[in-house]
Amino acid sequence: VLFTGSEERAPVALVDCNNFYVSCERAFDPSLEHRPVVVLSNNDGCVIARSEEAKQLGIRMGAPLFTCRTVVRQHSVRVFSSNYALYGDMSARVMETLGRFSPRMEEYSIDEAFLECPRLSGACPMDWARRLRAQVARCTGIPVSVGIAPTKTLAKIAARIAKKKPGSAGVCELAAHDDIDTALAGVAVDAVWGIGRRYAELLRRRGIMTARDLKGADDGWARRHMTIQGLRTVMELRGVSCLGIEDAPPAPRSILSSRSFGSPVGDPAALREALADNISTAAEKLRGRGMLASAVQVFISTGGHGPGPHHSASLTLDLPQPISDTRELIRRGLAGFDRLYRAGVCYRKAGVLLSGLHKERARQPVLFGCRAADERSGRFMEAVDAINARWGRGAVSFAAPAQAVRAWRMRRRFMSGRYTTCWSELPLARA
DNA sequence: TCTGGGGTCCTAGGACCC
DNA sequence: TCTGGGGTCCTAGGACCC
Repeated sequence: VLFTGSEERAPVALVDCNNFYVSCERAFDPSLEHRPVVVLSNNDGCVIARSEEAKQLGIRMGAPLFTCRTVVRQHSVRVFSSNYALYGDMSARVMETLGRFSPRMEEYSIDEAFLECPRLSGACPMDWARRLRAQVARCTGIPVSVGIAPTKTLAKIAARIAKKKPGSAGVCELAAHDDIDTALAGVAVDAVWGIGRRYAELLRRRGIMTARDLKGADDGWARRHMTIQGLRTVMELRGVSCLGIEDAPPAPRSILSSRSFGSPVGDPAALREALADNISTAAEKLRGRGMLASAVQVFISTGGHGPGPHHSASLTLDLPQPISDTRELIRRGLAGFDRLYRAGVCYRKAGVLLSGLHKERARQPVLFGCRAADERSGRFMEAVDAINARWGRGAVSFAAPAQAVRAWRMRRRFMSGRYTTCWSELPLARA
């Protein structure tokens, strides 16, 4: 099915937080205003958020920190490690505020949401967007851009225009009766939602350079070369809605936990620890969703950079019955690791993927299984989760001493406080 | 010296079934 | 000489998103 829905569809709004991670840091540290600020990926590896001032300095998205050392020093760029406790909580506050503005909303990512524009008597969507924008700023301190259009793909473009075009004051509407083509002609094809690097290359070779060109692309060609999703993108650009607002997100199909190491690790005991730590995290997430996994995939990798032999390997283990017990998942996962590990190789990353997920309530008992043992396991993990919820992550942990400082632990040299979720790190107000 | 993490969807091709 | 047709399920790989 290419598209669904009625003729008279309400316009869609995309609300996008500006430079979200940087804005979170700024909300608690006004000295960061009007200065270049960047936030780094885990392990302080790459730049993943930049203030406008940092963009002006030519710092690229995804640039490894070591490649920007000079500009950082010369312009006193403020650098932060990523602080997901803070960003996650700030995101929840933004979403809660947005929820008051529409009965239908999809939390699309940590810093974006699609909202159905409510039908307002006598008020235009632009006024609604301005009020929403002011309210989010007042309640959270986070600046947002709002794009309004007949389809999600066009709303993404409108939000981009709202953010970039001088004088738009953070809001932009591409209404059905407007001259949308002129706006689309100013948007490079690789800026369209759903068009990544590979497709952009393919399209440019065919002379399709802008969103407007893509809108006029041949349907059959798009279907053949960019799958059904590519065709949907083309239709959405034409104002035909193919993507609805998913206000009840489907249950996840897999849960992944993986981390690069602070420094390379060759010692199998340390690798097992790191893997056990990832499995713990994934299993906790699994139980938090009330789900069970029926397969566990473990992987280790050296990455493609640096000297020494490179090695990447993964192994999927099917479980005899769906489980969520951390101990059993670790036991299975480590048995898999032992088959993957090569002596003398320095690894940079390890992780686990839980798949074949089912709701716990839908579990089918094993014919010759032991119900009492399953119940004991369930109560045991409940107790562990309760203790960790109360006393902090890692209060109880498996197979890895929680306090030890180890080579595989993440580097986070520029961490700000957990201002909103940790009593001892609340910001101080001075008289 | 130093390069993130967590997801989704789609397709092709092979195994297997009747 | 001549060797079917229709389907499901699974996996790997490739594309995309933030």
